Amino acid sequence: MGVAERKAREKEELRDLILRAARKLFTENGIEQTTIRNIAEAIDYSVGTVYVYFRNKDAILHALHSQGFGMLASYFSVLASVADPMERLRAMGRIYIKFGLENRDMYELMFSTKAPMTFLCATDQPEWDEGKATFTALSSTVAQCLEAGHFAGHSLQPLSFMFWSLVHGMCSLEISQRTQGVNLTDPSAIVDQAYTEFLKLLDHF
Amino acid sequence: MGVAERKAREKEELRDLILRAARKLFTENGIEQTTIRNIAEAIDYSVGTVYVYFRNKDAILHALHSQGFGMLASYFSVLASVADPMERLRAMGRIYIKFGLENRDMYELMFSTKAPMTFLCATDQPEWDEGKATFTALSSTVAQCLEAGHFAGHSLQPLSFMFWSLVHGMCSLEISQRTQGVNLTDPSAIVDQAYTEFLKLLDHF
DNA sequence: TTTTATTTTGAACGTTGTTCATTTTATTTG
DNA sequence: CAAATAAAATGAACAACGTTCAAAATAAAA
Repeated sequence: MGVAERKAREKEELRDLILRAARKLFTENGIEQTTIRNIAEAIDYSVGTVYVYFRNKDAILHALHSQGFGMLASYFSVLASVADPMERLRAMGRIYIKFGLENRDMYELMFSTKAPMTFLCATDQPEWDEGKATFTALSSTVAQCLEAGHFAGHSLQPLSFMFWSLVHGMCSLEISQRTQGVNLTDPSAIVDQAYTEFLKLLDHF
Repeated sequence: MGVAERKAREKEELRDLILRAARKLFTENGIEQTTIRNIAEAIDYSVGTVYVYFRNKDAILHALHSQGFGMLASYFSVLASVADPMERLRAMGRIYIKFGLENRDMYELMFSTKAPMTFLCATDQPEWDEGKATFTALSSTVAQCLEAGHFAGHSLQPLSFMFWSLVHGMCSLEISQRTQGVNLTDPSAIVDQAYTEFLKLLDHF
């Protein structure tokens, strides 16, 4: 009976091997170099083997996208030490932006690329667990801000989504290269400046 | 001497024909159905002919992206009648969102897809005229708000970019299907609700 | 009419994601 | 241990993609 367990473990190991190769290709050369053939070649297996362990490319991209949320969580881990909810909210945005700009391809995969969502829809599982958890983390911080008397008269979910949209918009525009060629005084600093500007607005609440 | 002129006109006409077919395929079936072969087939020309009039696919997508900015400008045209800069700023955001959600594929092409920017870089023309014009339109409205005494102590460019990021973030998250599966009370209304929430924040400035 | 210039063609190339009959390897059974 | 069975790995093949380019078709000029 130890055989079935070993088989299962070996299956899991090869799955991980594929994923590690995919991740390496992905982080080093971007998504366009992350092809099934490149992955297979990197681990000395055939193309067909990859399809034994993953239904299709979307499944691989979804797995990578999940790893990305693990990375984001570790970025967020320092927030535990920030007691004041407003301060934590501010720090959360900074860290989110930092993560996005330090892991551009990964960020794109997590929040822009359609593949991970397509994969979820294809598996009839309309629950985006990783996104849900992250949004909940933001939302609970905002809830604490509301409880502390900030943002009087505002609703939790729309307010939280507004914060998310703001930092996501900055990352997205920067990553998709929309900040260049718009005649900004300092294109490379605009995201930081704009977020600082937003924090100034927040001082009134 | 009329020959050269007619030739030039015919060349322009075929170019437009290609572009119209591309646009039709694009708006009706999305970007994935807009292939060179589909375009060529739609106008009863061969694949090679398309490449006589456009360097590559990025060039076609860039031309479509430019048309998108024309559409956005016509959405914005009603803003001319709004005298108060703050009110115009608010309306601008609403219209921007409306445009984005009513023309999702086009919006993606204009503000997310890399192709149009790649095309610009390839032609050694680092000026994104369409984006520049649109950002300037926003920026000048924000400038008028500043002159009217709003947003005291804030800087023009970062503040403008912050507004842009906010509405872009909402459109982007919605279009890339990140608002579904996050356990929102009303996913379909979250963008409107969040923007309304933002307008409430603006009331203090 | 012949020569030259322009425009159009579509087969061909290299990639891509994906499939699946076949082979190889491992396990179980007699 | 050998034969039968199950599982895993293979890689050729398919369709579709963007792209190229020598050749053919057409138009203009001589």
